[in-house]
Amino acid sequence: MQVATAVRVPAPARSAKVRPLRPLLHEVGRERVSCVTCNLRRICMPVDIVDPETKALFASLVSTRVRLRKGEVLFRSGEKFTGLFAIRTGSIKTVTATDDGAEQVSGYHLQGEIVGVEGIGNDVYACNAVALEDTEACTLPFDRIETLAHEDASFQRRLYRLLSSAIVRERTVTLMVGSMRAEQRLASFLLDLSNRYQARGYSPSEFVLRMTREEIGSHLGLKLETVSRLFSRFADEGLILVNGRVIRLLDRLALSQIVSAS
Amino acid sequence: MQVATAVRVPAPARSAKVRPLRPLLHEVGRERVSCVTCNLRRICMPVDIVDPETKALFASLVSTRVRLRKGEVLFRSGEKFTGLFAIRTGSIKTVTATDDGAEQVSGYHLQGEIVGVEGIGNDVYACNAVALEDTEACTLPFDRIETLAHEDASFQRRLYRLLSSAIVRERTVTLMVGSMRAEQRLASFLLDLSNRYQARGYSPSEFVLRMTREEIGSHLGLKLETVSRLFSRFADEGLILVNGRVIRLLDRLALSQIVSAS
DNA sequence: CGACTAGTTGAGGCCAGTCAATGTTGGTGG
DNA sequence: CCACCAACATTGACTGGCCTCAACTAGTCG
Repeated sequence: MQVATAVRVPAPARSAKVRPLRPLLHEVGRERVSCVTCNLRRICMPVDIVDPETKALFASLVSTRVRLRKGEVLFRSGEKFTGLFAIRTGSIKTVTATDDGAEQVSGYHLQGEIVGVEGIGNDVYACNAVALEDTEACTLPFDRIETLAHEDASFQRRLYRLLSSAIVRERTVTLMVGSMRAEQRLASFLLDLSNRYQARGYSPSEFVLRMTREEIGSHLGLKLETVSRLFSRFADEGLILVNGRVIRLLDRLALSQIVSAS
Repeated sequence: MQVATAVRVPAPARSAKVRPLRPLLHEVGRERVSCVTCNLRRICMPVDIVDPETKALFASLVSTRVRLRKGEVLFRSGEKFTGLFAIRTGSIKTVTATDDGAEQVSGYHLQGEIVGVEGIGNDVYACNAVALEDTEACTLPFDRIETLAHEDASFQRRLYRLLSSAIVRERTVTLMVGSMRAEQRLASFLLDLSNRYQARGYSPSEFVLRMTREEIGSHLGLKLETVSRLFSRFADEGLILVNGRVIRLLDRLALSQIVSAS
């Protein structure tokens, strides 16, 4: 209910000058920002940028960075599409709503991931993107993306891949929600997170969930009580350790067996 | 179970020369094929192609057409991505499978729609596309799409739109499957079909389902018995008329109220 | 005709939702 | 520092919607 509208008021002292259009976003001032030197490059924009020409192009891709506090909104559904955002630190949930008022957490995005892709062709964003913790994101203005894509074929490919991967990912979620039992969905969710943390160089067996039980449930098509019960049951069965939002996976094999069971 | 593997043997007399790589597909021989003169253009490729230069480009977009009989496969998951397909007549279901053997009908595509988009960035198709009836599809080889997109900005935009719309559509399905009750899902499915048929100039209130109850159920995350029961119940309540796969919507307002209920 | 597929309908069971009580945590102000 | 409150989380009891199993019908094809 209050998920999408939970825009906490930013600390007033933090930023003196408040922009009229995006009062909630704090631009990270003069800080030098470039994909070329970014250490998330291999996850975020895995294009070969040794070529000096490409390098020059890439240097102009990111204009500014934006800083969000927990609960603040990066973009809203229906807002004019201005570009993509790459998460540098922190994490973001995307919330999709229907006309009927139904609302669902459609995505949980970590460091190095790019959000906003569903807005590319339609001129408007199609979901709300909300910071789950203090988060920094690079802005990738769409005109620059277009230019770069037009001038560099490998980047163009990368952009296509970004979009089609999003389709495949959505489809996987649909399949999971549509054909799996609750325990399978949660196990699948945990293993997916584990893989993504591992790909980022973090421990695949211990991580902190940035979402509430209710948000996880919404994402998986379950109720919060069901999520809570399943965490407890997995813990009882020795598959995981649960300490609030800190999760340790003890038996990933067993979890994957649950996913593929019957 | 037999959904994806139900490749009926094509009539042997129909096509004398059998291609080695795609023995199941019948190319439509010398027939003149061009987007420029196609009467599905406004649905399929709504770009302005009055400009003579664009016209020339478009003339080269579609190379051949392919003819499928009911049950034949247009492309398979894992197969190398060669391009997109535009459905000229007939209809196609896309079936997505997980590693665990779980399988789900992920899409139901009508005349004028384009399938294969999820393969664009990944070099392989990510689902099986199966003809639900005798179907003709235009092949849009990816190299030509790339060329055209590079040379014509409005087509590039159209391509982005195609991809992002697919994301949004998938997300809608996820939301439906994840947060709606069975009757809401079926009502939503029927209304969606109604709208799409209307957009194609067909009756929005009477159409023929090309999928079995089981396939519909799979698409909506339900069992076939549930789908059947709901059809009967909607019919009892005077909302629809059911005669096998022929559906007539009697009260679309009531159906949309079911969708948005609670 | 027999075999098969698709669809309908009924009976019963189970998984997950609902409602409710209680515990835990983190932030705020006195 | 502690009391207090709100948000988050856990657990129990119960309900109900959908699944499962099963029987039966209708249509199709060889």
